[in-house]
Amino acid sequence: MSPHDSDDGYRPDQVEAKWQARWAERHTNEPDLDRAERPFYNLMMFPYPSAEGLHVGNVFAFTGADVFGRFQRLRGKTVFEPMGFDAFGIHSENFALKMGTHPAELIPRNIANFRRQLTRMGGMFDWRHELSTTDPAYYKWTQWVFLQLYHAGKAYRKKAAVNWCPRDKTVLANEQVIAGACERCGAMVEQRFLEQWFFRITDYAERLLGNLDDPSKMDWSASTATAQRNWIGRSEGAEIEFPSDAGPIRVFTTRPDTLFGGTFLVLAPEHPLVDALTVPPWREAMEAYRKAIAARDLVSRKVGEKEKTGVFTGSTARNPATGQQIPVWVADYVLMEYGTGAIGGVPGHDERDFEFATKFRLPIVRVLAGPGETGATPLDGPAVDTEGFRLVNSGAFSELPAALGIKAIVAWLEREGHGKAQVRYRLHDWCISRQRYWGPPIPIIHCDGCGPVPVPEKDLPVVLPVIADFQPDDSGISPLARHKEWYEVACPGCGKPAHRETDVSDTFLDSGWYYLRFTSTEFDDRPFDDARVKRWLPVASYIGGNEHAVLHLLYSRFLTMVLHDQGRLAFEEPFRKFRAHGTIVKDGAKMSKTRGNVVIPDQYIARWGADTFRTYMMFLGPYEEGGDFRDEGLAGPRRFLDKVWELVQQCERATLVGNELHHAIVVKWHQTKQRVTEDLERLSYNTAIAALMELLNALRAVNCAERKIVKEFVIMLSPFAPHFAEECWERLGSKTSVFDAAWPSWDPGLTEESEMEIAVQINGKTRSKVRAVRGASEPDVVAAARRDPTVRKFTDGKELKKVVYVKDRLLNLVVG
RNA sequence: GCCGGGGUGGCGAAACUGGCAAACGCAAGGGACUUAAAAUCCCUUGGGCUUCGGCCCUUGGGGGUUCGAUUCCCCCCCCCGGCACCA
Repeated sequence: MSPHDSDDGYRPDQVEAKWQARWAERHTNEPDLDRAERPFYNLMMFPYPSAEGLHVGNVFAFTGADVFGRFQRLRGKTVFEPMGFDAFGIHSENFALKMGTHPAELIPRNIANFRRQLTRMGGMFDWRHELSTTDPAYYKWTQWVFLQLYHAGKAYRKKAAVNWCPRDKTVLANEQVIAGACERCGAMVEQRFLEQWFFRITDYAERLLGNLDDPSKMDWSASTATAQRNWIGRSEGAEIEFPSDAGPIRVFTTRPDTLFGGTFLVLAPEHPLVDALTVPPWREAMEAYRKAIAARDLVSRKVGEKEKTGVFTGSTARNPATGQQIPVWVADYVLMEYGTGAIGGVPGHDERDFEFATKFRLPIVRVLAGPGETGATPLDGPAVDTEGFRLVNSGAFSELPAALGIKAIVAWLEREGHGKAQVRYRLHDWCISRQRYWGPPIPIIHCDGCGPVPVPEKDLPVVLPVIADFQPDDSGISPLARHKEWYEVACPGCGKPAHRETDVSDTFLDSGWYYLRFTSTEFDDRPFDDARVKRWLPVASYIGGNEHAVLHLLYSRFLTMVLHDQGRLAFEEPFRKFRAHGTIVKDGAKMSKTRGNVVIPDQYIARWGADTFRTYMMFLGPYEEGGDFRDEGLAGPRRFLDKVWELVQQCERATLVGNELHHAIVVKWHQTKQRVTEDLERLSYNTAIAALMELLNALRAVNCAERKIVKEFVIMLSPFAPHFAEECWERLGSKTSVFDAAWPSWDPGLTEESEMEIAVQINGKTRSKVRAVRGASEPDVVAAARRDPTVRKFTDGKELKKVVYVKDRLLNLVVG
């Protein structure tokens, strides 16, 4: 008979149902938010409640975060672990359209399913503070956040070239365009000119960047911080003016040292000076070129063939350094959205300019030379990698090392009024307008007399009407505009007929502040309660995927900074600690429906139980790297739990546990406590579980079921297998939750054996081992080694040249 | 092209600041128990030699530093993720 089937065998389904019910009854996971003395806000990225239900990626992420939260709780913190749903957005809306069901009907169903699954996996969630971004009680405050930005002058409207997804029929943020395609649906993104709402995130570029290097504010996964740094894309350089007949042409460059090599200028096709600069013989060609570029979608412009194209304007501008008149061209390799939309062509030292100059037969001048080269050395290609180079053919600046040349030329430009040092960012302002239905309406009313007027706060929320006809169209106007009873409204300023803003806001605005709301869900008169926020924020630990490194995680930081600057928040960084978890693959391959290798958590939990599933997920690889999910692997953790169960039973039965403990067991026990604690602190879950397995194996080997050890074992296991641990804990005689127990401490004096085995190497190769008391001195160990027959075989008759001794570990005898 | 993260047994992996490579688990093989199977328990398991004492090789490849390198340095190859004409 299997121990699974025997009466006292471990029955995950029963145990898990019992403890989930009991946690709910006892309010085990509901901390007192107003009185917690050692608050620990344990946050994980709230999911989008898809119809498919919880994905393994979610379960992996949440389990890892939950393990950490439970560990903190056992260490005496009051842990707040909220959960909510990011339910607005295009993905929900598209799915609803596909199913022919209204999202308002679909979402609650999906949320109920998610809540069930999240409870089933044993998360320590405080459901009293559940939120959904689609709830008017929530998005009322999302709209309020918009208004705060508006009042702070950080929200503005402009007609701009935007990324238009022809399939989703909406504008996308730059962050949502992946290699020229829509992040959601994969359709090629087009360029459109629309009136859009933007947030001035670029005003915060320097702070967003600077705080990344401030450990007092942020302790983030290095990969995430790097991704943000690259995304913000700070470049130091200079803005230089090139006088022309149409006025000065401003150019941004990171390489002012190459100014003397600037033999032409290139403007982006959208540059405002193009018309003024283009003279008759070239007008027709220019018009055709600009039209062709405008018609082209951003994809082929950005990622298509990189063959250079361009048209001459017929005009020239003066290079302020050389005094020469140089031709002004227009080419699409210059982007209007970066820098000034115009560049100085330096073909000698820039690959793209070289290519362009070669194609259009423009002069190529060398202005930098390496050691041993003269300015006369011909170039066979652009000299781009110019470290250790010096300026040549650069008038008074010739012979200066390149780095000094930058400073000298910038100083000269500033002195002569030709330009100035400047810092530019790749980061663009955040476009938050979406011409869709399923989102919070932007709380603005457009009045012919007053212009855009913010909806008064007392009138929030601007409720999203439930309409049957929410299909988007090609007009670039939200479906809401088709609903007059909602659209037409009196102007809050003058009272005359006006109309509502019909765009809804980006979902990333919903998720940009949810961590503030969790603490205060019961208040309907304020977005977040000051006392609560003061106690619980910034977030102590945030765990999530790196796919949000530049989206959610950047926007959240920005919004927090704005609210901080308004005096509404004491901190400017919302997430003190952030860790990115890895990704799970199945049988060595990325999971996908077409491949048919998608892991459905419900099925595994039904078969193995949540505790085994959790333990396996945390064991299968390093948490921050992810790992390979294999069905065969679950057997290991399950056998492990079965053996712990037996151990607990053995402990229950034992009326007399008086056997003295092996010293080796005591050492192993203390070592394990240290290892598990340290491993959990750094999210090294797989090795923490391995350490517990080792201790279990050691106990079984000597048939030891010492009560004190078993109890501490159960505590250390509880973050991974919470229901199982509760059951064991109860059977070991406790009336309270294992999560109210104290995390075990270890005696540093007992984490090492009193006698050590020391590896003896001869010339770096391990040849033997000797035993010595802990902390033995070098001469003692050398003496012991020299008595060892194997060692003597290698050393006898040879001269001992050197001795390397690593205390308690290794002795290396170098002989020759 | 640039920026991250990787490459270690049949497989997932471990090795913290340079110090006994392969812990822990899976799978496989052998044995015990059983009428039998499952479950469980015990043993073996990086490769190659072996006179059974041991010996040699092995962390993607090549070089280097060091008494000693999976770990540090240089060059190269491959895989995964992100960015991509950003001046």
